[in-house]
Amino acid sequence: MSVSELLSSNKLFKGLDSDVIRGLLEKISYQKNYYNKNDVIAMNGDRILGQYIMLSGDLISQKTNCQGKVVKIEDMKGSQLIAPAFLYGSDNHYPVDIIVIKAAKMIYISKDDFSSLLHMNAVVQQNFLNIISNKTQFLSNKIEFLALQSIKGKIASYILQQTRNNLKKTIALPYSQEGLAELFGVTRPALARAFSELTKDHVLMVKGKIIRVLDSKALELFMR
Amino acid sequence: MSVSELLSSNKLFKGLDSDVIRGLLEKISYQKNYYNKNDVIAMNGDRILGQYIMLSGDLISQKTNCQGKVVKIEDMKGSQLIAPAFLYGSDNHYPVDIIVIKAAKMIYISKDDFSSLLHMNAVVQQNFLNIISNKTQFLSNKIEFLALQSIKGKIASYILQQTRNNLKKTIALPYSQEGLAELFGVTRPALARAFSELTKDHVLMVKGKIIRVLDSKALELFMR
DNA sequence: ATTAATCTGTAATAAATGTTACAATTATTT
DNA sequence: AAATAATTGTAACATTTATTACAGATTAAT
Repeated sequence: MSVSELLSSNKLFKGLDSDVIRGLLEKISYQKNYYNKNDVIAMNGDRILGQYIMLSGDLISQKTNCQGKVVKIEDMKGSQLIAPAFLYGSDNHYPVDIIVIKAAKMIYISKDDFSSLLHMNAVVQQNFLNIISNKTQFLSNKIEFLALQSIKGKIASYILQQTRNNLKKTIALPYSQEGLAELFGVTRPALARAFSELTKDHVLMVKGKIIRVLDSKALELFMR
Repeated sequence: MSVSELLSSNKLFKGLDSDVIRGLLEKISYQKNYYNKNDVIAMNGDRILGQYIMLSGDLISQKTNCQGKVVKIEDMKGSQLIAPAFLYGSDNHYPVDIIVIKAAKMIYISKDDFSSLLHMNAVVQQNFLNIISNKTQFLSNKIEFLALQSIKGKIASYILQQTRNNLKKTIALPYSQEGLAELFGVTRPALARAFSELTKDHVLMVKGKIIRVLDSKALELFMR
């Protein structure tokens, strides 16, 4: 697949077909890079001088403090922009570590070229506005999630969100408990204990990564 | 002062003088509203159909959970946009309560008119991009602050940021302990205890709202 | 099929923070 | 200046979460 075809599934180019995208790309310069599992694309604090755009692969972004506590911020699959809300504004540094989980193909566009791209096409411009707005909205939810809730509250809000979308009472966690603990910013044993207490109280049935909601009313009560 | 003069200190119109701003405003329609202390301009969850812009006054934005736990997100003084990152993107609802602290004058522009405004002027467009980007950057820091740190860590990072800017070892808190506790998302007695322990350990001297840093090295150690 | 690696459940203990309550202090109003 | 309200310091106790450790279960690799 050509770059412009891969990019047509990217939200930045939503509403444009790959011919138009190719036309835009011809007017700017960009590099194509390949990364392997466990490569570190950027570290928290690195300067941002341009925009990376994923074409394929899986990445995660995470914050780590110097004692090693990790909060996973986001999983990124498919075609996405990396840290789009940090290219402009006043602090142009990566706020997270960006780590490759599955081999990834990316393009890199310098800030100047990216600005040209935005000015060349009003759709791209509006899409970019939507992307960074969504980023803010995501982080705003994250704050609510991290700051306002206990571990059981986080479990409740996570599971209820999943079951709401699927209209099912059973979900399969896409993570190990370790991964979920990082997403929640808590330790793994604390998470396991919370699950085991919820099981003892007949709120959930946990069987490995499969979770069945037995008492969704009770679950909601944990979500302050 | 006219609206366009008041707006010339707004980041959205940075780089434009008030004649140009007046010209832009003449091409769109907007309302002018006045609010008194303790008025609630918007509640968490309300739909966003346009952009409020403060002309004067003080507001705060805060998240509250249903048990009443409060996290103050931001103080807003002078001329600012309200929830700019929630006008576009996919979730157009206020993420916080917006409450008036000091009588405020505001204008309201419908989403369509605001979009016209952005398209009419490239400077305004770029400024809006910067504003939203800064918002995201602010929230990203907030996550680090709220999720990755203990109470003493929050105190340390808050105070060191103040003293770094002022190049002084003594600062005056702009809040009561109650207010600071809300900003930190912790309870007031827990905050007081942390202060009193830091005092006992000769790291800080606390005298009401006046805080003197005695041992900034020790303080830094709390900032994971 | 066996071994190795990873993941899960659990427990004891420690540390941090919340809850509630009240007195002491300071600021504000009358 | 006195009365009132708001803020601060502190304590006892409860709750939540972290820390550390280890054994059993599951999954992947050989």
